[in-house]
Amino acid sequence: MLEAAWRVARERGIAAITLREVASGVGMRAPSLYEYFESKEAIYDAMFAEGYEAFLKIMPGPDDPSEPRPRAIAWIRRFFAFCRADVARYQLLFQPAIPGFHPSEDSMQLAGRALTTLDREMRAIGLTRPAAADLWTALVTGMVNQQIANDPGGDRWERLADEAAAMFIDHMERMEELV
Amino acid sequence: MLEAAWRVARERGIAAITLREVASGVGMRAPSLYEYFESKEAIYDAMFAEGYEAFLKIMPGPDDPSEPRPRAIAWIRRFFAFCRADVARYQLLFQPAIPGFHPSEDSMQLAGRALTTLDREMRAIGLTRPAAADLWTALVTGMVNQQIANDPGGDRWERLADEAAAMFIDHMERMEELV
DNA sequence: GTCTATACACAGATAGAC
DNA sequence: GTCTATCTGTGTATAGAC
Repeated sequence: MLEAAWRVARERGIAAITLREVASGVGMRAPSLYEYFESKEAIYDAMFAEGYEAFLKIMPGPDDPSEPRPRAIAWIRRFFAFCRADVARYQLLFQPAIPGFHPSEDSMQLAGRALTTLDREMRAIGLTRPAAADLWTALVTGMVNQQIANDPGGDRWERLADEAAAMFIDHMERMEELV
Repeated sequence: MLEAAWRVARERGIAAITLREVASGVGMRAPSLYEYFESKEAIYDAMFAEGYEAFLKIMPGPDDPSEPRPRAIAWIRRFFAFCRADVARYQLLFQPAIPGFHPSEDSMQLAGRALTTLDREMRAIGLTRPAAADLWTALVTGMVNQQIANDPGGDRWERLADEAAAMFIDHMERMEELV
């Protein structure tokens, strides 16, 4: 059911999902979907939650390098891979792609967990300023954004990912020394 | 005419413009708009061109500081101001906010001029690697993006703008020395 | 549970009178 | 040039038969 919705999203774009098409993807008619979801919004919400669950799984963990620089590089590479593996999912999670869509409380909580995990991660690599996480998210999403928007089939920004991560770590470590 | 379209865009969101509402904004009915524009797409296109013309005007120039660091800081501040002054315009120019909208050749040329100007600017402050402009656009749009999406009324990212610009310049200058 | 039929609301665009 | 009336299409959602 959600599987069919993702298929449509990937083919037509996340904002172009229609109930008719999702239903036809599972051999049904549109009204039958209301047995499983209260509304179209509820479908988006379930997809949003599913997306964040997948996202939480690819956050840095014990298997990653422990030194800040290689750890950040490993992480930005995986983030690129995650976003590019499913652009529709990327748009749903990280872009205001669906006018008027607001995730439910439950889903927002899931998204919040990603942020607290990120904060903990920053402290784990020795970055104590709150600015660290904010600057990092801006840099990383900016890189992926440019890549997907302006060079969807290439690697114009992806090949700069390591450099971006290194720039960030070098800068933040220098700032820490001043504290 | 375009003025009315911008008004609607600011009120309802750039993607939610309707011909009826634009028309009513100038005391007309929807069909009359076709005397001035071939289609709704043509209206978006004209707005897009107008937006980029305004954008070109705020790019760095002779009145800005000439030293790389303060010059980059002045520029990122002005970019924030430009985007936040009109979020609808920001979305039209820098975000894939309107599904299926593709600017005309003429408008794309205007957008291209912004990029060549940026390249020249990078060389003017001593950055010769092509990566410089790409990393800069990613960083700057990422910052604005996070600000508008996650803290529209605050300054959580805007207050980090100077630091981001400094981080970028410091990093790029160090890279130049290695060439 | 799934269907057909349909309500309802919008949108962009066109025809043709004035 | 501007209008009214309308076409055509698309979408979400509901009623009620099976």
